[in-house]
Amino acid sequence: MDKTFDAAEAEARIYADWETSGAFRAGAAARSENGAAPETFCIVIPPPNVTGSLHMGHALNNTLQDILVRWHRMRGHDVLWQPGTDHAGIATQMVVERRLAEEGNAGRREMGRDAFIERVWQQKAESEGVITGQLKRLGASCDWSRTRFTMDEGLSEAVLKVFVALYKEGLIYRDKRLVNWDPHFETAISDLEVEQVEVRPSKSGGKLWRFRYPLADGATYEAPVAWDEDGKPTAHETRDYITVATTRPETMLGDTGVAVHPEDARYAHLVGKDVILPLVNRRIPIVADEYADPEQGTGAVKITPAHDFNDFEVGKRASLRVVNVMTTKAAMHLAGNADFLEGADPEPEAMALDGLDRYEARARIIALFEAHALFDGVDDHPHLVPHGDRSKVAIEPYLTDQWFCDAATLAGPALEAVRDGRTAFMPQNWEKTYFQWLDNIQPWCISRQLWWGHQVPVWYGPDGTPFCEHDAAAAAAAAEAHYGAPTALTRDEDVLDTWFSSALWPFSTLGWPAETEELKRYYKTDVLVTGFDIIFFWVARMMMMGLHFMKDGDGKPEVPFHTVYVHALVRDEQGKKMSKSLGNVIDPLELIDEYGADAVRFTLTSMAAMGRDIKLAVSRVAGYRNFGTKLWNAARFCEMNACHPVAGFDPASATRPVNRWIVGETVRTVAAVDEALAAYRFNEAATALYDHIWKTFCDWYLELSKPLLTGEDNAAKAETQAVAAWALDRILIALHPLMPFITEELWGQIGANAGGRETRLVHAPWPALPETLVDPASDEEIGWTIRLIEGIRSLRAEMNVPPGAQIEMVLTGHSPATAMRLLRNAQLIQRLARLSEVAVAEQAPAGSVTLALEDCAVNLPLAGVIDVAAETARLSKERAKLEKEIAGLEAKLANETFLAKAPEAVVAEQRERLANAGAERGRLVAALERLAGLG
RNA sequence: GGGCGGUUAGCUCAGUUGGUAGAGCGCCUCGUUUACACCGAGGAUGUCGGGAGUUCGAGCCUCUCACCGCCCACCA
Repeated sequence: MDKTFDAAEAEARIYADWETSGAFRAGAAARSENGAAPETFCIVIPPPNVTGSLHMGHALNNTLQDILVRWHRMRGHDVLWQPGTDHAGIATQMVVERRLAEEGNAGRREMGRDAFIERVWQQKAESEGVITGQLKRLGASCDWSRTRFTMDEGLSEAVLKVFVALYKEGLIYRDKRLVNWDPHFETAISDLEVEQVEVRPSKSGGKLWRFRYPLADGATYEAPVAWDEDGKPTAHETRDYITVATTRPETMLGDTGVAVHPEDARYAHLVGKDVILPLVNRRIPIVADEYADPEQGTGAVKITPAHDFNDFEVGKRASLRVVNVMTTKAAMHLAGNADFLEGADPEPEAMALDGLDRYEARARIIALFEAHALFDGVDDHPHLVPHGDRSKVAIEPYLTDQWFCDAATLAGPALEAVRDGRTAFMPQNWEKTYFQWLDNIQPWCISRQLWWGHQVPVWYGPDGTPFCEHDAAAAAAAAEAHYGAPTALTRDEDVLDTWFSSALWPFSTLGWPAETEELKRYYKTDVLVTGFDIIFFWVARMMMMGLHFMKDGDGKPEVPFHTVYVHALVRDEQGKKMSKSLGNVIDPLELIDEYGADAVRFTLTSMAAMGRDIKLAVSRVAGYRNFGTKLWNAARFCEMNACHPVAGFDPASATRPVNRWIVGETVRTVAAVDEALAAYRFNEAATALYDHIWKTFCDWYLELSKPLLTGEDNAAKAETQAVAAWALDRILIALHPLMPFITEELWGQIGANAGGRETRLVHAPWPALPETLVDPASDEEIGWTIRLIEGIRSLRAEMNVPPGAQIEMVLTGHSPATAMRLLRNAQLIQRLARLSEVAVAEQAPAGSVTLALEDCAVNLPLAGVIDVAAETARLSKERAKLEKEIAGLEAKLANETFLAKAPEAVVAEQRERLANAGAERGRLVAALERLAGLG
């Protein structure tokens, strides 16, 4: 064997072997018990963007899925890990448009829809192998033969079916209402795709401007201008205007009213009067509406129903006109805008704003108010402004026709299913987040004015009558029935929100709407593994769609998965979110190149404690690469000592305490891994394996076994070889889900030395180890031996005994059982503690240093070597520590309420501890007395 | 304005029904004993954010304060 594992070489080779042998195929290695069908286990992958590349979030997400999948596969379950990619409407269209621009090609508008879509498909074909290739480098054991794409034929069919069905049920409808409009991509987006960004005061924003709107018909009123201590006005002035405050001056062109609070005494008398909108010369009413907050701004708020969600509602209540003054690019649209011009007599300087970008128009309008002496002042006013999550530009509330899904209706069963536990979140606190969102869910805007996506299956007749059907022919037939004659139809140009198709993923990938064998077998799926950032986008919507369209054997709605495991976000070492702009992105592929996929996986796994962010430190990856090397060398040691797997070896047959002990430790570790994985406590599985392999197996078992492996006793040697090989095999199996490559490689190499293996490790049966293999007597004996060796080593170091020096050890104060224990393991102890001789005696030799170890004293005769003063100091320190502990324990045991109320076991434990501490103190005192005699 | 989470060794973090505070990295001292220097042996390091409460007993439960982070929400 080589001295280290060459990850770069081996990973590619091993992965290729798994793939070509069909190791990941659905149902591969499934074993049935007692003739029953094997248990199934299915995970659908969160489909990465087809043009995306692997980032740390993917690495974590897919590592965890792979661990579960490999674990279940080895347990003999019928496993399907369903892979695929997402067409990612906006993101992909963005990528292609950017690429077109870079290449100096015509933009999409110039190309036309068909040519552009053709180009996107081409891009898809070019880049889809990238992300899947990267998942393979990570070791993901998906059934790649079943790879799906959200826009492939089958999934498109599912989208059509769902859309038409929901439309016909009235759960999808078209509506003209204010939506979040992204002026960059010129499309509507959903509420979820909007993120609030704080705008700080600057020249162009983050301010509150006050404008005076003149009252119509020469009306005036007395406004207070000074107040006394009680807030009563003491002076007034006559005004012929009302002052409004706004953060968005440019929208004033679309104002159709001014609102004041009905109980606001300052303005109550103005309700019902009109103002003349400056620059536009439109007469608009002052209305009373509770939305107007007397505390906010001037208490009078301008109402622009076409460009503000609140104003839209106010306008509806007060029957105000809706005047849209912007283009789809958020530039001013005034000339030829009938809505704008109706009832208006705009100043030429207002019309000059036509075609200007909204921010440019804002600056010009502020200047115009100043010029007209209608400017009332400005204050800094940091506030949140909605931005498109992809485009990063401020979104514009915009009045358009869009398709909506009645999410509130679909949410009911989705809420119920989590409330009654048919689907559970891990960790559970995410359920609260899920409830909160679904309880307040708004209609879901599902149409996008993009080209890349599933086109809405709706055709319109000449009079605008919609026909929602599976295809053009069906729509034509419906139209003919409707009109009584064949009629030309035009198809709706919109495409659907990407998440609409993702919502169907758990059943569309299994073949739905066809009633496939896979659908029957694997739906509902088992666990969904995902980050919390897409609980709303994706998880909630899969719940809604799954429950609406899928039924169980009794015809009841069926959830798409019984468990949602929500993992953390991967952040950088300082806890910042990784982002390109911060430049703190750690590329998982670079880490894999440097340290190997196993190390990256193990790092993420060991940090994946539930409910916490992962701050990734690269030093940890190096540490776990070292862990792999450690395991590699342990295997090399076994090979060098001819520890080959013995067919049919029964671990219960081991007789030597050391061997019986490691068998027990192995049982415990596998049980711990099982328990941890069953509870999704991935980090605990990692810790259990790390400690067992490094500390227990390498540091102690292999060291303790050396005397046996090199000794004269052939029976003991053979047994140790067999046990070591057995224990190492269990290690490879149990570690495989976490570190698949190095374990598979070792499995193969070790197998080759022993005449081959029955299966690859990826299909090796997971151990079922009975608790009875744990032997408490051996545990206790080896535990004691280890503590003894540690104690002696510690003493040697403190006494500055040269590492190479072989010294004697004399045990005193021991029980007969302890003496036997010492003699049985004398060889091991001598070697590991570097002793020339071990003995038992009635009395400690003169000039000994002493270690109080449980029921005995360990004496190292170091006369002439030891520094009496130093040793006295050491023992005194030990004694002081003990005194403190004893005092604490005595106080506790003297406390009657403690004795009365604490459980008996706890009290007994305290008593035993006190007894031990007392005995230990006795031995220390004796040792100190001997030293005093020496000095 | 609602909701969630965090504060434990220099750093990054574990700590699952309350019962002697842990790991890795880093640091210090030793060490080429034929698996491993990507190593081995030994060592130092914490009023578990502050305060109060419940309890025989609190890192863990309750309340409160402080600071940090995230999510949701229509305040001009």
